[in-house]
Amino acid sequence: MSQKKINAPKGTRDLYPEDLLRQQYITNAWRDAAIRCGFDEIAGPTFETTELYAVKSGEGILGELFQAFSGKSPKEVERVKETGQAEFALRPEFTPTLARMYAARAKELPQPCKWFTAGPYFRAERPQRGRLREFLQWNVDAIGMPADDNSTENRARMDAEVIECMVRMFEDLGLIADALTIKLNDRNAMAAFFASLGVTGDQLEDAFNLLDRQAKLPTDALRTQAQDANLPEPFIAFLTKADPSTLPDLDASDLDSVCSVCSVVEIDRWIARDHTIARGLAYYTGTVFEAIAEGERAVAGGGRYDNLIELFGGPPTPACGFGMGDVVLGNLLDDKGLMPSGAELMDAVSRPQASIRPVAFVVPNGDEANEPLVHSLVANLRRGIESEPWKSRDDRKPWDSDRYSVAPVHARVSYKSTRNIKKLRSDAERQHARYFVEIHADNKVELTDMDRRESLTSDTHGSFSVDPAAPNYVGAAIAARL
RNA sequence: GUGGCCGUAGUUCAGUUGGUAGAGCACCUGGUUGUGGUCCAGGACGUCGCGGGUUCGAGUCCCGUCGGUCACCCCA
Repeated sequence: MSQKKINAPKGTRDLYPEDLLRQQYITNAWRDAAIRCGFDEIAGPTFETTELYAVKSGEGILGELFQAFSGKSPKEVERVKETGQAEFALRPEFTPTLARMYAARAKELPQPCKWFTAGPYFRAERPQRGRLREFLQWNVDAIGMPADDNSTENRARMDAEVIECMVRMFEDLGLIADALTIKLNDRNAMAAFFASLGVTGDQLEDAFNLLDRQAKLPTDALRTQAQDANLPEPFIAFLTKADPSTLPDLDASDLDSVCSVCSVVEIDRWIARDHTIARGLAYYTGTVFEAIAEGERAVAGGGRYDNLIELFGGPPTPACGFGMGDVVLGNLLDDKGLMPSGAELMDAVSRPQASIRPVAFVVPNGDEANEPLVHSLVANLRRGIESEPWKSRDDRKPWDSDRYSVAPVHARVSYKSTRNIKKLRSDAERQHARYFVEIHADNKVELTDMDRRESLTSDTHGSFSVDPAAPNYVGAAIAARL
């Protein structure tokens, strides 16, 4: 008797040993970058009540949910038959779960709360290149503000932090700024601009929707759809103009702030403003961004969603974050020859992960002027220093074991507004940091071993340097002690 | 939901105006060789996705169906 052959469900993947290693190569990079940037890993259920997704999503999203129910009671089965709605749904995205989890403990959580998660998600779509029905997604979010102060500076800082995390991950995988661009826009500024063109509040969603598809739709189709939505003529004129990427009369001060923080942590080469980036989602409020690679669809996307925590029953809390899928990223690595195989893949996946425990906790001592140094030093610690032999080799690969002369480490900063060094030290203590790094006014660095409670610096002004090129670079000193 | 392309050995594929099937790799056996590398000889392996139709005859043409893939729609 021959048995009927049963295929794997459409849009799923069977991962044989090497396939799984390839996937782990990606998820390791995700975890590693997020940990180094000071995000804590969380996890939620892979299915939720269907209601959770109905809170903020329209019918469009509900149509592509994989639904689930226990089938235990005939009553329940009957209700599913009648309404077509099951009690549960396999999660299509993480954000509602995140908002739910944050709202449940909002009062006791630190500000800001930096979380990441990586796991499977499900969408009942027709599979195509870069899109499956089951896939992994990395979500990185920063919820709340330093000192609970929702200022432009703080918003820009947190926006830049999540973007920096994404860039550190790309760098780790050997991607470079030429291969990938992170396009930035500000929905507030766009909304204000649209209003000046006569777009009313309830037309805003349609306007963003059309902006999002501006590059894909032909001009006449754009015009027709805009007219159908009763959008004003000045808006249509803007929308159908050849290149809306360059437009005047836009309040770009928020984006300016984000860009200036990005340049401090040296990721400015990766970012570019693009006024056609809107993101499909209605819940974004300010900064939105998308990582786009030549020849592939968007690799990642995210933005600021300042109203969402409230919507899920938490206190009003600003937040921003992004999601990235493993399928498109894998395609991209394959395209660029950046996916190892065989022994190299095994070695790469076997390499130890970044320390969950913060290795370096960097604070300024006194002078306000050296605060930017804190952020550039932290960025350098998180990035590591690539070795000269590796850099000079033509056939170098990102996974080579001799890539770094100073390995990237888990580095944190304090989000407290205080300049009191004792309070900053106790913040480091509370976060269980291993080394306490003080930057003094003369750019010298003092280093303290928190476990042994002893200074590693003889000179009171610090024996170490913030300069990665210096022989007494503090990052090298820390790496040597690990 | 709509459309294009594809479905032949374990795998990647070839198969010419329709005449009942091949190659590389992998696998098994033996040999050569001072590596686990190279080479040689031999071997096993297919209801040509499935069902129907046209034909003396279908892997090849037609219809249907299932599966895969790419694109559109949509994009959380």
